[in-house]
Amino acid sequence: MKKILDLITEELQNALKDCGYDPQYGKVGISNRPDLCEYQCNGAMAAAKIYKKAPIMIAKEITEKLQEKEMFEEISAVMPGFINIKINKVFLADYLNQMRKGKDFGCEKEENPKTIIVDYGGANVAKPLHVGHLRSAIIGESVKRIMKFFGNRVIGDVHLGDWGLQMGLIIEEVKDRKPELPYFKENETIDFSKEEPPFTISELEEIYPTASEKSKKDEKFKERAHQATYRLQNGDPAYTALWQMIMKVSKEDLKKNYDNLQVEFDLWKGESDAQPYIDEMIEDMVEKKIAYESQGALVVDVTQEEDSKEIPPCLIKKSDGASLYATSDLATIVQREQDYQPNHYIYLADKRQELHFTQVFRVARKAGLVSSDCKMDFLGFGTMNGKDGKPFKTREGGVMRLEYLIKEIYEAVCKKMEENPGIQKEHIEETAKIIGLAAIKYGDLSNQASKDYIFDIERFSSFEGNTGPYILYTIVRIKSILNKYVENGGDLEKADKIQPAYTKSEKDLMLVISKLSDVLESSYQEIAPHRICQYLYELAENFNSFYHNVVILKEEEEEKKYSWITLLKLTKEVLETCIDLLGFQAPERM
RNA sequence: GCACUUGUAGCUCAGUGGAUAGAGCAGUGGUUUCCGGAGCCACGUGUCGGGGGUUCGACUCCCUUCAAGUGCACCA
Repeated sequence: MKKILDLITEELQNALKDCGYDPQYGKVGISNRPDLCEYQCNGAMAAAKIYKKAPIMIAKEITEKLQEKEMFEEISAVMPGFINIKINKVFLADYLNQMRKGKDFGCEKEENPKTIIVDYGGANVAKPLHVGHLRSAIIGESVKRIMKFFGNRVIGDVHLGDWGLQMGLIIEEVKDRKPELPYFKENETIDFSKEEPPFTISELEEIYPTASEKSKKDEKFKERAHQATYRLQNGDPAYTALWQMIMKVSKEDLKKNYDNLQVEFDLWKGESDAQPYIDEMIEDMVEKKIAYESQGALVVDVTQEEDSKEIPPCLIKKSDGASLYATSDLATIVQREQDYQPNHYIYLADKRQELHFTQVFRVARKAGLVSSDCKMDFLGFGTMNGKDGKPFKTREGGVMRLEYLIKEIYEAVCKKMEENPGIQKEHIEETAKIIGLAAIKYGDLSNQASKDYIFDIERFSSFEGNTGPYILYTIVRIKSILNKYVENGGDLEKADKIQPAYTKSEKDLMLVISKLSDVLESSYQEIAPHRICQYLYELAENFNSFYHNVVILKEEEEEKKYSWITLLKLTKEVLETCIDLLGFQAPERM
């Protein structure tokens, strides 16, 4: 189904063609002067120069041509050469009725669906998730859903940090605490797969920071950790078995935490999975003479002619022979190419990592790891700051664990709900969780991803203004009206046709609904969830305004009542679709 | 030092080269015999960091300057 702006644009383009002008000047946009019109076309002013005519003359020619068109309620030329358009109510109602019948409201899907890898999450094994992981998870999840909505095959990968020195540190610390474990016995031949994990997640989370501290003071311990890492990375069976225990315990916990955030990954791969590909990849790069030795290390040049800044070479092997961050990311690309042949990679990470990804992408292309038409995007997001504008911390100044942050939001929501005397206590816990999640996600996603933003629990969890809870409130309110309609013997099936708008606020609401596919498409193309947030607020606001203008359930004229109920259903479905793309849902009551 | 990003109302943020730059919060006032008042309606606020330029037209593009933040090979 065509977008409404395209339908109007087509009419303008035909008129331009008929008058002998280039149709490219017919592009129609949403009006930025809603007091004057609903849509506008500014092409006459651009065309004036080419055709050496006053813009108003061209605009008048076009509008005269279109006076009789049923699509327009009003189309006029205004100085200096704007074309102002108001759309016909019948046409608009008809458009909405078509939207209702089409799948996903008639949004057109990708003609050639792509395979897209979304790399987000970025959790580290044996370390708890903290606030720094929040944005990657939230934005990544939304991006993944948006890409999927447009018909692509999307694979979300958490890409765990599971392979560095941290592993050696943990292993040695466990050894100090429990030397009797079979993993530390020489020449042990038992079957490790029957063993139970020798630690709980809370122990594990305490083991790593302890070991990390220890290694800073104790050189011997540090050396042992390096050796343990080396043994692990070279396939020692006992250490590998212990590493698998760490992975098992840690992954279970991470899954639980991501579940709470309603963030789901298709793949739980990690850096360790890329290791088998490294040697061959590097050999190949050396053979192709892309990689060369510099100061004892192996590097790849990534400078390009058109660069305004100098990009340092990408380091793929340290002088001691060990691999690095970039090596692991490149080998992961080799693996992904082998398994999925993606057309598009999207990485979500802190924007400070931009240089790293620029280097990785360039090496990947230069070495031919990916095909030349493969898209590679890095979506760098800004820092989450506290009210003081500085990076978010606990009251004590430490790094805030994600669990605690979610708990704080949850408590803030609970408090607000308890203040409301009409609340049903029995559902308060479950509902507060749903609202809290909406508050966090909407609060985050309504900002442009690339910018730093201020995380304000009070503001995000407020039920007033441009917030997640306000959006949910609107949906719940519609649900409540529809329920009451059914309770009073109304038939939802009979409400099946939207009539031309009876009131101004009704038409405004319909106009907002009609631009859904435009909004979703631009948020898809720009990879910009915040556009959906803006749209949600506009839609909710217009609905509430409409709601206050008419009394729906007491309406006696049947056709009108059915039309309004249908409009309610459509509004609700559009709102729900949008919040689903952001990664949260609405409760039944709140 | 070099480079990148950001700078819009008191605060938090939107703003595909178009008309009078918009929302929310905070403030003031109004609004409920009626479907959820956690709502709705109304009122005020701006050197779009500064200065140049391109353009019929610039918050938007280019240059310059100021301020803040970030990054610049053997961490991930």
